[in-house]
Amino acid sequence: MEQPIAEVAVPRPLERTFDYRIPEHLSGLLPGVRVRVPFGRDQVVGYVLQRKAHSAFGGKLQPLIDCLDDAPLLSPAALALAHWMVQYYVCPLGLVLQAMLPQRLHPSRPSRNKQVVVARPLPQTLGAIEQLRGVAPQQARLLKTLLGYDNLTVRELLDLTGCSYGPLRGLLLKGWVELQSKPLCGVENRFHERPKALTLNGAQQAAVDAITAAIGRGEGTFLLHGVNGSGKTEVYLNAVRMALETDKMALVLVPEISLTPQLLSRFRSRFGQRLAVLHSALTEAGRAREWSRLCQGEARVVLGVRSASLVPLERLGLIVIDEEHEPSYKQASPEPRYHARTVALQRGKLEGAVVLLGSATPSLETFWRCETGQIQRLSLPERVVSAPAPRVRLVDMNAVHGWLSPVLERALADTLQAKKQAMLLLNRRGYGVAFCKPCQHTQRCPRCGIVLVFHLKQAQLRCHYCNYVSPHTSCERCGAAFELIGAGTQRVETKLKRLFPSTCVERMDSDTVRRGAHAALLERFRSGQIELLLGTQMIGVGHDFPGVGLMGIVDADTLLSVPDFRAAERSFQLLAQAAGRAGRGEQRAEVIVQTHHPQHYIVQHALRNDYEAFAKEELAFRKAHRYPPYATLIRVSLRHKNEDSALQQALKLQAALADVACDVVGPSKGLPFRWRGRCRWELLLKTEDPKLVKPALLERVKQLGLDKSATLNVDP
DNA sequence: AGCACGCCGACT
DNA sequence: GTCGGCGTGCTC
Repeated sequence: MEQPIAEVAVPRPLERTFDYRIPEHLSGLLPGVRVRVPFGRDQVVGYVLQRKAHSAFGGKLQPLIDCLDDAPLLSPAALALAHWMVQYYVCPLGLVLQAMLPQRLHPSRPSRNKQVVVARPLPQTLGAIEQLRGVAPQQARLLKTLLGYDNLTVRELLDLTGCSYGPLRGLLLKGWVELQSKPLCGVENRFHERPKALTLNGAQQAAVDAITAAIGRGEGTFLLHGVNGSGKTEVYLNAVRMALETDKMALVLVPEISLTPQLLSRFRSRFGQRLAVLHSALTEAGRAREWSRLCQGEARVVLGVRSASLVPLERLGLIVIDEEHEPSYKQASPEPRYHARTVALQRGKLEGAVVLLGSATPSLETFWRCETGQIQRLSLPERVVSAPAPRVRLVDMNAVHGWLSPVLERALADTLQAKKQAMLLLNRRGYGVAFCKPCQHTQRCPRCGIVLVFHLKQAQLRCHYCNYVSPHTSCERCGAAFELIGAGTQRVETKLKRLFPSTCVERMDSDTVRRGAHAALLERFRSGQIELLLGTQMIGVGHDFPGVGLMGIVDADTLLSVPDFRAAERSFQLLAQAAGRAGRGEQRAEVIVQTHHPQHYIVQHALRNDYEAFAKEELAFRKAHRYPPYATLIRVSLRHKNEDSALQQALKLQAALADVACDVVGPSKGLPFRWRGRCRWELLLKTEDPKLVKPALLERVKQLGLDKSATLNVDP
């Protein structure tokens, strides 16, 4: 064997790669395959980077154990992307490769038969819905939902409608629906919404034409700027089709699949078996099945969440990022930390793929790229569904006692009376904040210094940052009974249920929603079962709920006061999306924003829906303070069991960075300050020359022996 | 990251 | 006399 040695990256936070002897029976081993190798005392799955004739390693080489793949999973392009990520995000190659590839492959699981619910022929069913409306509303809703989808399992149907089995049994007994046993090869047949024929309007067609031309050239980056309901999805579908027609693959990223069942079903009905779906709720076997469909060339389109941005694909022609401004595209932990939008833009360059970003309220990074000519903007000005723009009202809370203004209360009553739905956005969970009137003391988390929030159900004070629970049930300083001030979702819920006793009020925040239940709750709201939905930003202000007559922002100030340089951007996005929501038919929707700062530029720009004015003003701020997109931020956390040691390490590193061309801000206490028994001190580096600063930083960290305690976080 | 080796305090 | 703390160093 001419090159009997394989260089392997292992999935450990290590810079170095390791050489292994290739045993005789694996002499055909190719770079890009996964191999099982001995590593220390255990075995790990590593990734073959290249073959070589000699190793620089002094010791005795171990042989690799076996090979997991017949063909390489990592193309040269995928390896190039991985190497770029290693440099850009300053993280180990093995961890990047681990994130790009599945942990398993070869599912070859026989498709099992599953019970699916089937509605009787359409005309009869439509009649039945009419018949049932009023007498059995739950049964009517079940039937209505069934009409929208193909191949729903019983579980899925009940989840979607929020019904129990009772109403379904009623329908079965009446013979309106029946259960059939069908082979469901997992995900690919599910949520198969019936296709509707659609023609493109002028702006949509112009966008598709521009993208098509770019796909032909093999380069181009676009922003599809259009409000909700302006038909972005139809442009995506057509752009993907054009990519397929030129024999290329397409990658479509969404913030969270479970929250966009309509988008998923439209892609399914358009691309059928050519679509692979990758999201975080998939089992390892399900993921392997989608992967093998991709490897075998059956699937040509990938619809997925953040992690799908890393999937290696041959002949990638188009990457779509829907709602590109969404923070869920950023992976904070575990390593590799990355931003799917940044990765996608780089992939576009490396692989000759067109990148299409879609949003109603683009991120400032994207807006800036448009301004500087790196991205071409395609606007979709009109709503496809014609509905009047909502009426927006601002309530100055300085003149109001309590958290609920008479204006909002009145509007809620009127909306519910008119049998329309209402949404309330409130960004604070829990009940309220513990304030002691006698000694003017507000209880704070001893670890994080953050104000503690009272939770009614457990009757305890909790830190929303680190989950610390306070042992105190009265003022920790003077022992007096504290007063609960401010409004959290629990308090607002209590009050609303008292004000509107006959209304179905639901609260949606991370305290009430267990993982994966978002979609079901939102579907119940969409179907009208819930009349008043109260929640934190997870209620998905951007989604289209046509039955909503009133959208209330209970406290715009809590959005603005978040200590993060992106807080203003996030606030604008939430307010603008709320103000941009459509009504139904001729009905005008209403938006009410309560704030103590009605003249704040974010509030003013959002309510006028003046994205450009907001973006320009905010960019000036970012430039003045050296924030992205003008500078790169690198946050360095130093963790140590001993608080003072962590601080000393931070100071030592700061001193060592004195000659590096960057601003070093801090050290400051990290949040949460204590995590797994370790304290965190942080440095914030601001630089216009990240290519120079990153290697220098890494070198100093190693020099000072801080590898174990330091974590680097490159933004974005 | 794991996991070993290795050198100093409280216990059968 | 041992058990066990976590500080340094290695994994081809």
